[in-house]
Amino acid sequence: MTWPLTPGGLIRKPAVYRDRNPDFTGGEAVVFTLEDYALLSVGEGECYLLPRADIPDSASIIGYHAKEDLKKLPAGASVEFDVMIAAFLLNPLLRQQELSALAKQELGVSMDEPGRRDDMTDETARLLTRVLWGLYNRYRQQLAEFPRIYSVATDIEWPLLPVLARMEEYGVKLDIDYLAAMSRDFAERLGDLETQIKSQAGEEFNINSPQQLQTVLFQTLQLPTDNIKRTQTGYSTGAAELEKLRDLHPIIELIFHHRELTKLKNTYIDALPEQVDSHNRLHTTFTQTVTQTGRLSSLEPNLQNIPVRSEEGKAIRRAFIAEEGNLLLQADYSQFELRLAAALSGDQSMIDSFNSGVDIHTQTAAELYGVELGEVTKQQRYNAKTVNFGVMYGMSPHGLHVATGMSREDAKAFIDQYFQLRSGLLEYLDALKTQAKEEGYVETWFGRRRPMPDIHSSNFAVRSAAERAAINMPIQGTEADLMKLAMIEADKALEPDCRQILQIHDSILVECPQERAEQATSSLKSSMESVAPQDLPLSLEVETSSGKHWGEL
DNA sequence: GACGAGGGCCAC
DNA sequence: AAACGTGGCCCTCGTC
Ligand SMILES: Nc1nc2c(ncn2[C@H]2C[C@H](O)[C@@H](COP(=O)(O)OP(=O)(O)OP(=O)(O)O)O2)c(=O)[nH]1
Ligand SMILES: [Mn+2]
Ligand SMILES: [Mn+2]
Repeated sequence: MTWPLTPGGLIRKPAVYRDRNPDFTGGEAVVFTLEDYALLSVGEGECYLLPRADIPDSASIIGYHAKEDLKKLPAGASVEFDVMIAAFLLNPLLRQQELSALAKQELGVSMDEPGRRDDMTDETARLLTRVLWGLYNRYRQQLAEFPRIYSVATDIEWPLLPVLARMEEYGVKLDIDYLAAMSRDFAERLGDLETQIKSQAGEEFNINSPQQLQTVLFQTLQLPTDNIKRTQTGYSTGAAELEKLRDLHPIIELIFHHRELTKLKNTYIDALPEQVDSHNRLHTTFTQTVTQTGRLSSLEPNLQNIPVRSEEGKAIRRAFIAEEGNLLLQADYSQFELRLAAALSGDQSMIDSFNSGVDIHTQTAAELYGVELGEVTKQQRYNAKTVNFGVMYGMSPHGLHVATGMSREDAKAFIDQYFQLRSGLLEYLDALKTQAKEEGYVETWFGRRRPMPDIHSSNFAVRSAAERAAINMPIQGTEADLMKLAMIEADKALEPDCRQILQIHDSILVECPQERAEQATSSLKSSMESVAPQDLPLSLEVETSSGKHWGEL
């Protein structure tokens, strides 16, 4: 039996060997790991089923979802080619990235039970061998037509795989006793809030149900609905709408507080301890094939959205601790996307600001709140961040009004002035829209692409959203590329027993022995600053901090 | 009990 | 008339 796996020809039925090992001491090979053994295929004509440990650590994997293979194979293995990531880089719009879906689409081969990694019959082994070699050959050819995308794969994504695999395995330690105490405290305060809210409402209802809350606010309490945004189900009870009612009824303040506490308790305080291992460590999964810009995402649990901006929320970060004798280090790029926007656009005003040491977030905050630069609070700088990025990426005067509370007129004037002051930035963003329209895609500094089909939509709202996405991607995506390179560098540079444990888009969290903290901080910072392309008109700056727990960083 | 949609909100 | 972008997770509610 032969199956047509490549357009060019047919591939022989591979032989399956179970009781002997191949003459393989390292190099490239198709690998597919199972629970306690692995499929190894050095050439397309044959494959071996052997104990995982028999795969040499100098193996360079050609596989699907190779990060999982790396976790199961001897340390030292690397990745030659990952067909899942290749497929994603070639087409990030792909909804289905399962091996079976790729096999169907690219090779016309149907794999019955997608994702099943147990029960390896000879037939399954042959199928996997054919499909993996087939996809490898297909995607290698396709990537060869787009050398810049190929280089993103070989220089960024594949070297990152072993780094991510180790980060996920190592995990981060959680102080579950601290969170348990916090949970009791929150439960008590929530009880009080519920009592007060229901007494204000004069009736029993579920505060967590936007539908019921809406009835209480706009029917029972007769609060005015002018200016309140409609949803499919009626009136919105989102924060922006409640804000308009804040002065009209004391229940609003209570609802805000209740929302904040339930959010923190349900999403973090109670949920995280349920997910620790026997050493009280949390292990996230970092995805490389989800975001349309090239950022990582983190899931189960998401450790990239741990609260920090509110004091109440930041207390949760104190639960992320270093092991006895260790310290946590954090390094975060300063004003990262603003710097990248300046560099990519060549806007002279922004470049001058950075080269003279201005902190644009702080500057915007001082302007927004009418205070001196030295008097800007953390909270004010956070708000300024939202304003700076919001305006850069297309926020409307109305949106700025909602975000800041300034009048629509002031908001419009602010936006006009923002771009008047930064005309080079405006031209660059405009050129990105043109590029998206003419080429159908936009790309990062390193050549990572995002197709933009909606840029041609006849629907104004859809088209406008695509334009805003198009101006964001090259900047956010370049941030993502640089961060990944920094992680690869840091992995090489960090001292023994110093481990990266989390990546949070433009920052890296490291756990290391106390006595190596200073050295490691310096290595981490240089790694991150070193990835800047050579001829940048400004430098990348990195802020570092260290402590026994995340809350003090 | 699982699933998806909707509303909402945490982070960068 | 409406207009920051990128994510993931929570709850409710209806359905299967
Ligand atoms: N579009 C958009 N991007 C954001 C927003 N918040 C953060 N980002 C992006 C741009 C930032 O440069 C990047 C990293 O976030 P940070 O919180 O570290 O902010 P940034 O580096 O700008 O300032 P920093 O000097 O670190 O305080 O994430 C936002 O509200 N909208
Ligand atoms: Mn930053
Ligand atoms: Mn950051």
